[in-house]
Amino acid sequence: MTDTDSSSLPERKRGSGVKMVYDLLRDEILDLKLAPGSPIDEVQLAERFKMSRTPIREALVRLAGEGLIETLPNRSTMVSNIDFLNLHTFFDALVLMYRVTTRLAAQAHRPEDLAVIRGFHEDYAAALAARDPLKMIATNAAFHAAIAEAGRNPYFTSLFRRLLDEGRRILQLYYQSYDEQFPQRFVDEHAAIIAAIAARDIEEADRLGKAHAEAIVAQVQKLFSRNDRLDITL
Amino acid sequence: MTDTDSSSLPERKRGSGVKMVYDLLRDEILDLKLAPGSPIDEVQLAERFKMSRTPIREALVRLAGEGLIETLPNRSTMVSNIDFLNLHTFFDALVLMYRVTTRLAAQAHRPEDLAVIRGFHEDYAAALAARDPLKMIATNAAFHAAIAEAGRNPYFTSLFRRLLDEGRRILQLYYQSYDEQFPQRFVDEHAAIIAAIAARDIEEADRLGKAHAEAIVAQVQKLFSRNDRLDITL
DNA sequence: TGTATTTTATTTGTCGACAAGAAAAATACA
DNA sequence: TGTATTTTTCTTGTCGACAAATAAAATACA
Repeated sequence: MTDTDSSSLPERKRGSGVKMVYDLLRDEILDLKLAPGSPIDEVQLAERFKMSRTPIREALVRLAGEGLIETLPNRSTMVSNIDFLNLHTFFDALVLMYRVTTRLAAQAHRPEDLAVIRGFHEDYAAALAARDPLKMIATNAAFHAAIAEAGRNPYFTSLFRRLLDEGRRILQLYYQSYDEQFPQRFVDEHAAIIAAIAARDIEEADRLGKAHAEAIVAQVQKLFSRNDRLDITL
Repeated sequence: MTDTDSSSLPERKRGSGVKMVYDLLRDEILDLKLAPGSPIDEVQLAERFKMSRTPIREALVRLAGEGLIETLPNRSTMVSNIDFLNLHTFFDALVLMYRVTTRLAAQAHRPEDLAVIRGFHEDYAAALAARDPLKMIATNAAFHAAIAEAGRNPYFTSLFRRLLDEGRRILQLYYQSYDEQFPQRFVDEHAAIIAAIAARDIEEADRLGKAHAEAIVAQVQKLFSRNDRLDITL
């Protein structure tokens, strides 16, 4: 019923296959539908998407370029593991990018950027109200990515996007383990950040971005220290 | 005599082709042997490297992932242009990464890292003495990449490497245009940075990294403002 | 002569097949 | 029974060929 109906649409536009496979695999990895360490089989994917291995491989090369999968030469390829031993490097980079992007947004944003940012802000609040963790994680990332875009520095935005992606995986674990609700507090902090950006108050934006990032990091670290004590393997 | 001798080694190890093409094209792009905007022809490359288009394409996908080439769907693919209108975003990111990586190196380096860093430091000094611009550019980048490695934050090192790559292209233009010598001053600054890292003086390392970066940026900006006045198209 | 339309040519995207490399299984040998 | 060696299986890396999409050339038409 889903895709066994071979009569309907075996036709796909010419260069769209790779993007489709790339986007879907990326989402499945970031939503932990594909667990870290899971093997990735090219022929299996080729059958699933009803296409040859060539475009599959191209999508995999891209994912490998972003560090989402790892390839052992001549052997297997699998979803990248989360490096819990070096989480601090992730947090360091995340906090700095929160600061830099918020700061730049306050400096370089244009009026139309604020509308986009406010849109994701509301999406996040709605996801929180609906207690939909998966959506909260995604809209939170989209909110901060939009702020980064308003800062208009592609080098920072691309690194920040990568960090937010990795963060999505980590937050998934958070919710899978405890089912706590994302604090309402974060919504208020988001609102304050928007206000600072709109007022073009660079130092205040920096300060709020830093505080917000550190609050999130502290919460996640608290979780993982608990996990350490309970000796849960992830 | 070079590679027209088809009897000698038509055999290549199994996964080595892609890496070879990738590395070579990357160097040719960063050394401006392939000018920005140059078209890249898959079949031509396939003939040149005596392999099928498949591994060539994989190398191109990787290069595209790093922004070194750009692909127009169903049409052509070409070497990425340098975005002179937004150079300031490049400089912003470069200065920040200089600071962060130097700071982290002072904090997290191990004794063996210093040996590597000092090695590139001497290579750079030697290239300066030999007045070999291409080597100076490459060893300078290697020197700072080694410092970043000593900081042990893969998120920062990967962004910094990308920035140093882009910087190689820009500095090439610098030398192609003016043939000035890279200031001796930079060697001394490198030595001071090494000393601060070795002493684990984080704030001093940060300060020196920032000053060093801003000196380089100022020099390049001076060049380009001159070019603007002379109305030279690049 | 200038514009619109068809035809050709070139380059990319995709396919199915084959061979190399490594792991797993099977066999030989002590 | 335990270890070393061979065989098999499975997955990846590479190839040559074909088809789609676009650009360039050629032709038709006013």
